[in-house]
Amino acid sequence: MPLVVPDAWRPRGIADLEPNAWHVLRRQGNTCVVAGPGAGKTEFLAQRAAYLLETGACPEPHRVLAISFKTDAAENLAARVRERCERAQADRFVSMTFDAFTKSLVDRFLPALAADWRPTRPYGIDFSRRPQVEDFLTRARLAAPQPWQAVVAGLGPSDFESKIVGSFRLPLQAMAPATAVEFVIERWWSELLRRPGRSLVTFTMLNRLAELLLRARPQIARALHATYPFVFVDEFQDTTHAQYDFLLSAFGDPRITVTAVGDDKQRIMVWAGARTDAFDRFEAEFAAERVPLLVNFRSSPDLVRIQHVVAQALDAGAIPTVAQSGRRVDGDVAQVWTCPTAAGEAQHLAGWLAQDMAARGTRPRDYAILVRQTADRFEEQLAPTLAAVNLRLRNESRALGRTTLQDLLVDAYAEIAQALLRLGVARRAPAAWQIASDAVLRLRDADPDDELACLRAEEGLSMFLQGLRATMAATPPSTAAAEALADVVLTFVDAQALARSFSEYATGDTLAIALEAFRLHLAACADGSPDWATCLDCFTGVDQVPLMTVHKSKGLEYDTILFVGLDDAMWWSHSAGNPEGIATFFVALSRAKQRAIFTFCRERGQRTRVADLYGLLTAAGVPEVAC
DNA sequence: CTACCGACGGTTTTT
DNA sequence: CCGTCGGTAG
Repeated sequence: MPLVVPDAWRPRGIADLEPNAWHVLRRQGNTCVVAGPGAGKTEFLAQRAAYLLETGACPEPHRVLAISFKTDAAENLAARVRERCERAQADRFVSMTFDAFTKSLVDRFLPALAADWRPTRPYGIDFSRRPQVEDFLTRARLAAPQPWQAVVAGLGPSDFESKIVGSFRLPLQAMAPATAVEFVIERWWSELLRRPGRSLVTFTMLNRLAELLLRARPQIARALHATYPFVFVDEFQDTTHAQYDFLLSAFGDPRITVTAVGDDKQRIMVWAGARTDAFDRFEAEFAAERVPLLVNFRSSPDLVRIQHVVAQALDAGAIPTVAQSGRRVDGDVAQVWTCPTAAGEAQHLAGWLAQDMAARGTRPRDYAILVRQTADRFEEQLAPTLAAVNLRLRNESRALGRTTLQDLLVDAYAEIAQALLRLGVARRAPAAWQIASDAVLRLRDADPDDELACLRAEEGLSMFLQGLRATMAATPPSTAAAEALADVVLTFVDAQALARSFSEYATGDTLAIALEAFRLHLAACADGSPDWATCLDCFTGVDQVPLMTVHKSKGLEYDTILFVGLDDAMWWSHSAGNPEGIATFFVALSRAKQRAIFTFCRERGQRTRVADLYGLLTAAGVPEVAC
């Protein structure tokens, strides 16, 4: 495809961009893009990628690198670029998570690390859990020289890894601790790197090692610069200490253009290690221009006005955004429901949902029930009441053994097993067949060029499905039948083949966790399903009202959100004016396209700690309704 | 075995 | 802020 002249370039697949988006799209220098809720962040980044690739601003063979926090965000952005660009251009767009990117650098250049910092090959990956960190800190305190013990005792286990280890810049050679904190950091590294057998590393450590690598070996940094002259960083407000330092060492170079996109008003991960000054530092250290996007494509004008009242509580200088989406509901766009009891609240909610769906022709997935925490407890309360009006609740955060429902749904084994069961009820299911046959080829180590081996593997699959169809047709769903079916599928797939063919199952108990969760969830769905097709729909969550924590809802949008439990009990950690609490409230409110409802009931708690949040709703003119 | 007291967790991502 | 868990006294 010939290059497009920059001035003649037009957006792909959409009509136009707002003026500020045009400005950043063409900009050469580093930029912080303040993209509030509904600003069309993914679309904007995809358009900028298209512009850079198609006009030759990022000429072949150079690439555009996009860094996200979550796997699904990285995948969504890559998919959008593929929709917007031709194959040859889209192939030069690399979209990865922070952790995948830093890990790949460490894996490729591991021998270039100084011996003191070099993990063994292979190394194990550790997801440092609280009890382990506590044990470590106790050991470190006992081992510390007497004058340092008090300082070590003052280190908290919750943010030790992200804040203390994460912000410590490793020296090029072995370190000689000069302070109590350095003593503990040195001990953390040496304990994990020099374990008997093989090293254990966390993702914070991988970020730190990648940063050290670039500082110690300037030729690796140069190679990175030559490959990626343009870098995007998504959800910049959530950047951790270790990630920020990595960005600075990797791309803090005048020849690289970094576009950081995010919104401080949605900074809700500070308690998990996000640094509070990421945007300010970026602006200063990367000499970046700050540009806000001013259009909200998600929410109706009335909701945008209410959002702005909350936005101003977080940032007095917040710039109002312009709603692009029209209003499609009558009556109040936001309400506070006050109910005497939790049972009454659940009944009112169920009745209201059923009535609203009937009146507006909306589907269960147009709504989301959001909670601050403990979604499992709300599920117990709400699920039976919703069932009474024929609505099924989907607790996306539900605990399934040692994992959660939403993690199970992106698990490789769960995807394969689901596809097999789908093929057990429906003969024509092309998507499921594709997943199943790809998996079988991979599991049976069939070389794609070896036609005979492929044929044999697919024959094995067909034989298995024949038997599976007979079994599923003969046995109606029940907990016991579901468990038996899970066993049949696992036997066919073969746990050992899974551990061999899928690197994520090679170490630890990831596979055991996934197998257990699959079994639990399938059994729960089978219970009460009239047939297996319904059971599988339940498994994936078709036509169920989603229930999740605000944190899980980040990045998603719904016609109507129902925020249940705006009270002191659910907001125990909040106090008037606490920015992270207001930001959490802002994230919940801004998921709504058309309507936002907040519920309070005295039975659950008071409303003194959260008085400031009610104050904002009142100031925005949101009425209270008794139920 | 039970009843009571106090400590503690809760919101999460990452190959 | 409140439910759960572990420890201990009775």
